[in-house]
Amino acid sequence: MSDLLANLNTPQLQAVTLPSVHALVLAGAGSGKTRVLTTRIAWLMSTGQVGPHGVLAVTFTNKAAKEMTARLSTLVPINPRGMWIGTFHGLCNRLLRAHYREAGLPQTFQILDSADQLAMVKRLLKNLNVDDEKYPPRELCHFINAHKEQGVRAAQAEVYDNYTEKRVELYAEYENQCNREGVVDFAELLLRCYELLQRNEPLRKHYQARFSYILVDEVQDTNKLQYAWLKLLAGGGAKVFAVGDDDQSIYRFRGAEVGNMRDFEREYAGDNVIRLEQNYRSHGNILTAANAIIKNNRERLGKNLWTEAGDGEPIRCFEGYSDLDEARFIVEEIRELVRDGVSPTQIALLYRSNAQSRVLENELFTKNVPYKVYGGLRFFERQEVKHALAYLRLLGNPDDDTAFLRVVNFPTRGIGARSLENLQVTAHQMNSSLYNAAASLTGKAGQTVGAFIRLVETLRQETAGLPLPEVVEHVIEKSGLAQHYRTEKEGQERLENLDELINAAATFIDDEGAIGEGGALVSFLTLASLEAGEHQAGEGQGAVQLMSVHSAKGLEFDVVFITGLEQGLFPHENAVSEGKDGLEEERRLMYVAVTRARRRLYLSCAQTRMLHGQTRYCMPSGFLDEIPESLLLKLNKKAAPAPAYPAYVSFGGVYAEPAVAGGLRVGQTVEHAKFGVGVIVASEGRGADARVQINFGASGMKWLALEYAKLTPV
DNA sequence: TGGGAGTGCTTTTTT
DNA sequence: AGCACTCCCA
Repeated sequence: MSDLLANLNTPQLQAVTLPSVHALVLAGAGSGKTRVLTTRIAWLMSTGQVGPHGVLAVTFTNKAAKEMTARLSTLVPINPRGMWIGTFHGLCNRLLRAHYREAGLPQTFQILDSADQLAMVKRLLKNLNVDDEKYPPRELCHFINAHKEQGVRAAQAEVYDNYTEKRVELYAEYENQCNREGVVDFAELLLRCYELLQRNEPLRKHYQARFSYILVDEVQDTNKLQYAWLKLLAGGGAKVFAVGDDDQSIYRFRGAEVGNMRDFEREYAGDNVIRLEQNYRSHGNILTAANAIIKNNRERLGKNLWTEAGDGEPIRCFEGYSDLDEARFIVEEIRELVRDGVSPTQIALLYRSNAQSRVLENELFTKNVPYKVYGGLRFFERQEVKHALAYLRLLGNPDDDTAFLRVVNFPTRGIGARSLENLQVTAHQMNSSLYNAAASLTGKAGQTVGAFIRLVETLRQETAGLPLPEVVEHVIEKSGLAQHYRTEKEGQERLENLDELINAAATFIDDEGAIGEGGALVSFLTLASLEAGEHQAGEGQGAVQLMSVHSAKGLEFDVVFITGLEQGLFPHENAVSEGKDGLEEERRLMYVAVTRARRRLYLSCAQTRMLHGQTRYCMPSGFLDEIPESLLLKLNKKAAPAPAYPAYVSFGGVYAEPAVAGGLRVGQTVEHAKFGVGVIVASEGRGADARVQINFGASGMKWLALEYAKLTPV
């Protein structure tokens, strides 16, 4: 055990060995957060304060849960597999599977991912003859999820106008439909579980008594429902140990409430707040910059990172003429770094939005620098994989209409929109699933759909009793999917992915060991929804890492490039228009980005950028001004951007935008009495009618008539 | 049935 | 610009 606590610094040690109390650990970036969390669990167990049975540890991502489990097994000699360590969704799923009857769910309930949910909502709107332009499906999904995340059912939803009344009605219809089909969406997993525990006293008492220690990772990312769920489980005297960093809260946009952290401090932790401020990751200058940026945010719990490492290198800045120019600079630097012996995998290119990767990728590709892009389609979200899963889902639960519709005519078997419309009407009248209603169809539709039903029945009979990988293989082959992709021109890769799915099933069985009869398929399908799989399989060997700032959270690299640091892009204009809270979230995002770097940090921006097919003229991000000048090393090889209006270097040479009026040009920096300094990004009309669009950065994008607006060239 | 043309959107993302 | 989605026609 002395080993266990060796090498912890004072606050870390203090946190790990805290007595049986509620506590909040404010863990700055790179301060050993995961280490404290896992060591705390190990310490509690090895001192006999709790057995593996009494610990509940919650994370947000599967990756974090896996890492925790892995680290824990190196610290204590027990098998952590039986422990309740997992994501909020994973744990709720586990609980609901164990008590499916009490929760009012079929034993084989399936989980809808976001795409399935969207498809379901679209279908619902169509069946109910609701105008999907007036009620956009995406927006409706968001409406439903937001309500569930607030713990609000349709029956309790607040109605304040006709529009909302209709949406609440649709929410209720959606709930009914899910219940009929025996499927749950992501938010439902949590809400269902919460309601179950709330309603069912013996069950609640059981779990409250069982878990005496609850540990929460990344509390700043919890939403209201997750927080309520934790409080419910902790209601029997369990002690909650929450770890988080309010400065790294970057998921407000999807319901995370940083306020939960403050509430937790007030309601639970009290004086037991421990700050981990010593950073073991970055050199001094990088931390100083990060601190300087984040201190502009208000409403912080307060924290200041420090390091024993030296100042290290200055922070390198580059301002390109264009996004292409910026990309060229970056790739040149990367080549140099690699020549000097830096491993490409230790170099990260970060950007605010994924669309920015294109230029960078292009340049990397041209210069033969291997790279890997994170984000994008994941394995279980691929079309062919989802098709195969849909057949498998139908074997387990024929009432799953989403799965039914996905494959009823794929590969095509002559079932057109007309037949399906008939079927949907019949099903609606019978208040039954499509699968069930199929038997009542007459005429041609009855024949074609009937053939499909027989196919599924045959598949079910043929696969009964087979081991899971063989079930998967059989279904892929006999459903006609394999044949379909064999004849398709671009089908090769899809076939490989289907093979990969069979492998995944085999690996799954090996990992999970024997699972009860028929349970293997359900568990496998659950895995497919809950863990959509690694981002793009591509080889990462010796490749430079490209990702959005969001996906970089939790990672670290020797060298980090933060690109596209322009007003309107980072901070993003949509966020800025949300007001102060939006801007503060962008600033936290910047803080996360900066603290990813261990040794060297580059900040770059461009004066012009292709966005949505148009060239935009940009001002450097306001965040750049928040970093003390003394930390910066400006790397522009060319002279600093010229005053008045700069000449932009394009591919072949130098051009200047033609004058609009009054000597003003697109690209020119001007000052306005009210809005401040901005850049002219577009113009229309001439003479007295001339208007210009100006990017005023924090004050937004404005169209101004030249006749009235007083613009002074800067 | 399937492809081609036209339309609209476009921040971040896990489960 | 690029992509997803819809609609319409052969």
